[in-house]
Amino acid sequence: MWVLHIPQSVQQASFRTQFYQPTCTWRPPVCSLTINPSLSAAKDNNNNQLIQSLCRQGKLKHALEILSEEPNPTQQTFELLIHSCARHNSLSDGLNVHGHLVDSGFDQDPFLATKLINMYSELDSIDNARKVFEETRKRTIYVWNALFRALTMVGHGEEVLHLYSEMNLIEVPSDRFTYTYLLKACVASESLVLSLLKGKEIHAHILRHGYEAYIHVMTTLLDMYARFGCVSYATCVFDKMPVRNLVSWSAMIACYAKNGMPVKALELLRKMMLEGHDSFPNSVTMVSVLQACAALAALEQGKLIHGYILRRGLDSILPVISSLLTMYGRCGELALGQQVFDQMERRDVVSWNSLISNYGMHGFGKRAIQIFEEMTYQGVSPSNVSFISVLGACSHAGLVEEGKALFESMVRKYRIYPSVEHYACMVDLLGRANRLDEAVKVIEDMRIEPGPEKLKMWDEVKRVKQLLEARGLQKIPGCSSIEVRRKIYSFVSVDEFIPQIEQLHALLVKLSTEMKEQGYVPNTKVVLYDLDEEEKERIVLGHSEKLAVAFGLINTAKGETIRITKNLRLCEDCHSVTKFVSKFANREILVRDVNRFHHFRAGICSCGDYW
DNA sequence: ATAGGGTTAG
Repeated sequence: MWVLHIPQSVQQASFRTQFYQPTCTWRPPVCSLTINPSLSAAKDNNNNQLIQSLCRQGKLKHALEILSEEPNPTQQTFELLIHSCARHNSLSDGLNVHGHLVDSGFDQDPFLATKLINMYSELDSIDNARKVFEETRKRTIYVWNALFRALTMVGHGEEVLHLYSEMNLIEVPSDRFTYTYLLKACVASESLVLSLLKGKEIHAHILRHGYEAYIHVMTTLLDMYARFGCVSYATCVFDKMPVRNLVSWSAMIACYAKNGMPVKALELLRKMMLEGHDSFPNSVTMVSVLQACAALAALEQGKLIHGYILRRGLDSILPVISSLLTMYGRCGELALGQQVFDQMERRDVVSWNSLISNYGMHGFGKRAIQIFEEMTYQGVSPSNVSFISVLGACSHAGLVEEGKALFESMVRKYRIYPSVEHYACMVDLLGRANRLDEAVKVIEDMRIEPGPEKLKMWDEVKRVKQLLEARGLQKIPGCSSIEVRRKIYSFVSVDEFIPQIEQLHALLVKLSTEMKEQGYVPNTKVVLYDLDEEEKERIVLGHSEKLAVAFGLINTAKGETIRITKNLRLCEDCHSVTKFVSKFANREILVRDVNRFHHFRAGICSCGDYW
């Protein structure tokens, strides 16, 4: 049982600073650099000081005017100018300053070359960043690292790994920053399997050179394994960390939350609060924790987290609120989600998307479209995810024409080009409505523009996993979960160690008999084994969802809503039995299947038997 | 000589 409470001792714990000492005394040799003495001798004159001061005041244009009259700008002047160009997001000014650098011979200064690479990276001009690197003759580790970072940020992981081997050939030693960029490069690399191998190789380099004592390096390593879905490797790294801080705890919690292990995520949060000393969960931690609650439909847990967020004053942070909104939605509490949304002081496109997807998931397609329109009316431009949410909503509600119109408006009105997911939504929408010809046409018309894939990492992991499962012809066992008094109980139909199993079976048999008297015929077509009808009926009656419903009936108070989550789609038999139970036992039953919500009340389901 | 890393929403 994992009830969350914050112990007094944790609340009052004082902040202590921990320093990390590497276990190995080996250090990369310092690369000595010499700058043209005539350049370094240049003294800050009045003009230089004026330029620097203008840069600090954000008056870039004025600074540039003076620069053009100054024959001897100093290193510090250039540093401030470069920084200023990046801050003003002005590539043309950046190129201009770069030109002055070349004129005055400062472009070969590795310090300024590093700054230039960072500037171009911030200005989204990777080609210029690369060019600076290529033209710099004295490449210190800072110069290498700057390019690695820039390339990683735009998803050119393979290029980083390639350059890394070049760097090793000419025997430039890596430092702790190099390793963090390399690990990120593996994640940003195109080939998943190959880069996992590469990541393990870099892990070995890290150990060999004694960098396992650096918390930044180890946290990045943990995160890399997490993003590859290698939870056990990530756990291993986490367990071996000599000291942990807020970020490493958060990274590990995120790992569990993102890899389908929400219970582990919540357990680790509890452990963090008890043993984490000065590591208080922050907004980033909360986002992952809320995802875990959402995955489990653990409403009571989620409410406790909500309380914690309020107490810690994290309730103005947009990512926190958006995940809170989603958590309520995925726990079946549409109204609470709406309330959270209504109370937000500012909203961004993600907050709107969360609300749209909440309504969509519950089958309120029209409402979802309304919210979408309200969003655009209020001047918030929809993102590609807005369309995934609203098209999904149309699909769940069977709103074919509306969906087609929205899909069409995507490119025409908003210049957003549909991705695989958008096409999948359309195929789903048309397919469900039995308009197969049109669905086929959508597939034929597909023209996918390759976009930056870094962002889609988790989807990719999921896809690969599904692929592997399909290859191994493994059927995913149906699993249903229910939260009773802040404890999560999970049911798998083949599990023999289910609590109160006899009681549950007895109740189900009784319900089934009762239903048969009222004309119910068990629907056994999901059983794909050659068995006699009676045996098939027995199997269907043992479906995990029915077990969870029965468990809920026995263990919750009369009139209390029963909330269930299921990892697969609902089967038709479970659907009709749950409808019956909602009427017979006079209970509201909320079931979230892999796609959407079913809200059973008085013998009727919110999906209108269309799912 | 100087400089720069890690965890986050739909």
